[in-house]
Amino acid sequence: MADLGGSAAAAAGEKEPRTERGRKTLRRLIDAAAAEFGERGYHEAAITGITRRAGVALGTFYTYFESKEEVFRALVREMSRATRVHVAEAVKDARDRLAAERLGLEAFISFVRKHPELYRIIEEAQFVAHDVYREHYLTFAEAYRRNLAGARERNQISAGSGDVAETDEARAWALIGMSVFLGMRYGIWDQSLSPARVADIALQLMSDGLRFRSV
Amino acid sequence: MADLGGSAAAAAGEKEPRTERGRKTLRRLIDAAAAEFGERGYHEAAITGITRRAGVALGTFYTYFESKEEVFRALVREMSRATRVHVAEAVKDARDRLAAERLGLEAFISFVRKHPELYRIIEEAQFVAHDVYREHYLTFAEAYRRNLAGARERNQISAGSGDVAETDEARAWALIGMSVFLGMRYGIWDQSLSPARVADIALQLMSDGLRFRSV
Amino acid sequence: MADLGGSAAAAAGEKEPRTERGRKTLRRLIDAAAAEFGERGYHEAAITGITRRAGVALGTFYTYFESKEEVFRALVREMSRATRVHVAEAVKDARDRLAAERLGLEAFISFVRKHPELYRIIEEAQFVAHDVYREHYLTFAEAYRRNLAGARERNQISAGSGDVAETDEARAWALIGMSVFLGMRYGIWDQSLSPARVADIALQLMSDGLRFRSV
Amino acid sequence: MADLGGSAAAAAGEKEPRTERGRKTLRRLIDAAAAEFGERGYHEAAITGITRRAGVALGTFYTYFESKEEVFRALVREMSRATRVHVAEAVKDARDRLAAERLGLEAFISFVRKHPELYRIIEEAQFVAHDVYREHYLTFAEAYRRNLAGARERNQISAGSGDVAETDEARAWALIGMSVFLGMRYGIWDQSLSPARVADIALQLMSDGLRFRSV
DNA sequence: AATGAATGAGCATTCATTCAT
DNA sequence: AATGAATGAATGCTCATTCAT
Repeated sequence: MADLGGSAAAAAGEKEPRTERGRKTLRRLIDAAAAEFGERGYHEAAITGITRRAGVALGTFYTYFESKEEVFRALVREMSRATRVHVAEAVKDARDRLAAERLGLEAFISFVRKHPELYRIIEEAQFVAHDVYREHYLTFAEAYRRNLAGARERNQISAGSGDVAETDEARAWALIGMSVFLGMRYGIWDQSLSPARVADIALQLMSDGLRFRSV
Repeated sequence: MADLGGSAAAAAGEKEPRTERGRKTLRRLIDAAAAEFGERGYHEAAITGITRRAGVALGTFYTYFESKEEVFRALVREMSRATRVHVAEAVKDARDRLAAERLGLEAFISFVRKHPELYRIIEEAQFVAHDVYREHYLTFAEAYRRNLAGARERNQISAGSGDVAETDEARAWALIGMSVFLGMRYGIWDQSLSPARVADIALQLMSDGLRFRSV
Repeated sequence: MADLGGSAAAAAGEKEPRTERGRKTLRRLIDAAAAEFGERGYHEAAITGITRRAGVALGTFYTYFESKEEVFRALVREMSRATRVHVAEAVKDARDRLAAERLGLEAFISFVRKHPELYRIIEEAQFVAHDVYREHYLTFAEAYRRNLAGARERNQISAGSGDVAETDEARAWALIGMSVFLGMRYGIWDQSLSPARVADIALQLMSDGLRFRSV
Repeated sequence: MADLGGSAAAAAGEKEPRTERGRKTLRRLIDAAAAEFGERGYHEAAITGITRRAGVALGTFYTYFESKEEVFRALVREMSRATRVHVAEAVKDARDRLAAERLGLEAFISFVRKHPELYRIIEEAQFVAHDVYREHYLTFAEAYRRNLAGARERNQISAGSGDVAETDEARAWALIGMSVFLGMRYGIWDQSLSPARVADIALQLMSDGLRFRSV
């Protein structure tokens, strides 16, 4: 996970190491935890599994984390951030909202394909650390909503009917759901379609809908 | 859960009771399991919790099920079927595909709102009985895909670009994702918008997309 | 400990067994716990030590007790009661208070000599289950105080000076302290003097004091 | 605890520091240990708790002590000595034995009231460092016995019946027991009576006993 | 002298499952 | 069919102690 990008670290929870050696050990523990949770899931994962992967003694784990749940939460937060950073990066030069959607979705699917453990860990948080899970999607949705509102105000996209704030928010959740399920289906379960092709289909759906364009 | 509709019971796995008394006990165990898993999640749920709710002795559980996982799988299957039946019922008189989308989504959100445990149990299956989870969504997606293909063939909806089979399927997953996330956000986490309002916003999105209609 | 006298059992805390087999197992666990705690002390004692002595599997312990501390508390209560019963028994035919003191002390020292584990367990409760320890001595002191008050009212003993209620109570605690320390010194640490001899010396002290009788 | 009086430190066990800085650190560790053990008891106490209170790093503890048990033993010895010194001080000008008893008991109860942690630490030694505990009371009892023997030889107090050596010793233990329990009851558990009042009641009991004086 | 990261033995507790009645 | 006592593998966590810096 060291390669998820970003300055990472800190996240929250873990006791800050004061020496260089400590920082290295912490990093190894986090990476090991990502592997262990990713492969075995939260309940099957064992602290000894983490420390074995990290090449440290069992007790060392508790030098940095209070509990199994705490690493898990720290990990989810780090992964949530990594995902956001990665997608934001991919989108930052997009000329307009629809282009951004296209780029973001393709980046997301590629990312998930490269880091399936990340997907699994975040989704399992729903049952292990619900507050962190919620926070993850609320953060994502809020950013999404802001983007949609901005685009709407700049007349890049339609306003829909009814209260625009409601519309913006519900659209954000709908589009996130689309991405998440496409990520699961075409990023993890089966990789028969390229991320680009999936993004094309989705883009067409989200820009024009199912209806025939009246030309 | 006895009111999820359908012929219930059967599902699969459990040993068929031969007496009326046995059938009643089985029914109580299944209902108790739905409550226990719904409230506490798979791992926190205890067999003794199920038998206590059902008002039977611990050993009785094993007269009807092989294991904790078995009840869980049976339950997920039953709930999957109940959801499908419920949505199908709501949609069956729709005049066209878009009308069906509208009705289906509203029905789904209402259903989830009334049975949040159902939602949680199915989602948790992802980590407990992955094959059943997969089966659930594959079944759903396949039905969805067929509906879209039919509508496309009847020229009710656009064909998109590229391979139509690919398009149909990816669209099905995208639309399911939309529904699931709207269900989570507006059905379970917060009920500030009515299912009808959510369905309206989504319908507009999936029929017309974000782009301005050129007329 | 089955021979501590009294109908015992119940005490408190443990889950009542519903079958005869269960009652036997519970009894064996309690006896095993008394031996384990008595020999090794609370912290060195292990649940596996208890179940090994009882000849049952580890899990069986938790069929009857919630935790290590819970057995310990149950044990302390049982032993407290056993001590009280034993002393009360020895004293019940005493002709007056001083005779009762003599008989009670001798019985106490003999009892402690026969059941040193009991002594150790109750005293350790001070650091493991302080409320139970306190309850033990408060109960003992209250009974003692009542006896002294009765004897005083019947003019068997002097009233001392100042508030009689205060005097009765403080005397009760002083006399208990005497017994406990004599029990430790001559019952457990060293058995060079007979309980009767110790009781004689103490009786003389508590009846006449250190001062010369003015005859 | 720095104010327990006496030349302090030395006690035994700890490595003698050679610098002024070292002496200060040792003193802080001992005071911190007294607080930690007094508040949390031996088993709950943590070395990190001691070093945190002392404001030094964990490893520093082991510069001065071999182990947790060693500090504890050193502490018990220091406290035992402090108690003896304090009581001896209070008693040194007493005109006779009974006056000394009165002064000693009042001083003891006041001392315990001011230093409850001292009381708890010494009593817990019974289960952690039994030899030190034993040594504490043996020392106390021997001093007490000597005092009683001297008073008896000077005809200040009665000789009782039977072997005088046995009588002296058993009386010493009985009187210590009285003091300890009065200290616990009126010094620590509840402070409703003044030490002077408790000492008065006890003095009357130990000088005249429960019986009516025949005047 | 002081630091703090690393170690790992040790143990309480959980709970699904079995099975004799 | 129903009961509930018995089982024991599995694992998270604590913390005194060591030691390289």
